[in-house]
Amino acid sequence: MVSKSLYGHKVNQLGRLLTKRLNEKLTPSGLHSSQWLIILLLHDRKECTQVELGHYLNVEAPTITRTLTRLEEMGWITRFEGKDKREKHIRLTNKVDAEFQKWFEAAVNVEKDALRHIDEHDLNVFNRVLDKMTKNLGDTK
Amino acid sequence: MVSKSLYGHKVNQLGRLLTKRLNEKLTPSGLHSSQWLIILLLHDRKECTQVELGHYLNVEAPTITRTLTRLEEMGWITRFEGKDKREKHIRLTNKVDAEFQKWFEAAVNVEKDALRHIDEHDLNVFNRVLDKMTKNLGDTK
DNA sequence: ACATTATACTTACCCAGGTAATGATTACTT
DNA sequence: AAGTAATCATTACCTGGGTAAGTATAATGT
Repeated sequence: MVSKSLYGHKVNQLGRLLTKRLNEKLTPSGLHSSQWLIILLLHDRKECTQVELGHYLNVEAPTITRTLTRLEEMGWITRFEGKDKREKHIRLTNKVDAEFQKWFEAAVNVEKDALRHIDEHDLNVFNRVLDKMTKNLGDTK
Repeated sequence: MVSKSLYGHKVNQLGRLLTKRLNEKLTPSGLHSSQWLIILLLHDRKECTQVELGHYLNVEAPTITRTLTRLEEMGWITRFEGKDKREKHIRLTNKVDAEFQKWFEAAVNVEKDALRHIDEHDLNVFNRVLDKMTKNLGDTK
């Protein structure tokens, strides 16, 4: 049978489903799940460089650049230079404040929905395995 | 802290890492992980319609169409009509036979690598939670 | 001081997945 | 039998993630 292991497939499928559900709730505001992740991070950190974002999200630099460009065009973030002229510092705009809570609840609800009828012990194991597999594959950054 | 839950992020991250590692091994043959999944399925089923592929992989029709077009251009599959002229039937070409084993081993090795130092019980729980979350999010197709 | 190396970001170009709309064929209804 | 609805595949267009190559600035070595 094909279904003998295929963790890659199953994990990716769940991942797509999670972002799909989140997108359904965010797109009315013109936002996408990846953009939301960046906003969430910036809301916590107040200010970030692009390298920090990429490091945290485990995403390559070009992807960060593109997504930030879109977020900037939409007016959710600003980019400005620091004393190291190579790097760019990112901040949220005030415009975000009015929407943040709504987005946050949407994100929490998707996760709640996904976790229905799963007891805490199993979830802990799930998390542990998730982290271990990620480390095994050399999440070295 | 941001890291309070964010399963969507973590699951997607692991998924990307898995396909990244698989791609590294497949691209020398000009193959990508999603294309490989289709080949693996066709190897088992001998023949499929596009609807069946999409159903099994949980991927929308347009994505299937595009990926199959590429696989056809590369000569790994053939498409032909059945008696229902709406649907197209897919089969692997003989050209695949010479490469299949190599690809299969590459895929198995990536999974083996990911599963290092994870005991069977935890893995079972992981699988159960994975399936449950997928169902919770309405994998209705 | 100058040349070399490293870092941060960007650009161009892949493939993957999603939605919305269209065309063709088949299945249903009455 | 004719008209309507459902199904299958496709096209066009969006975002996301990846690699490879290029540019500008900073850090290092000699």
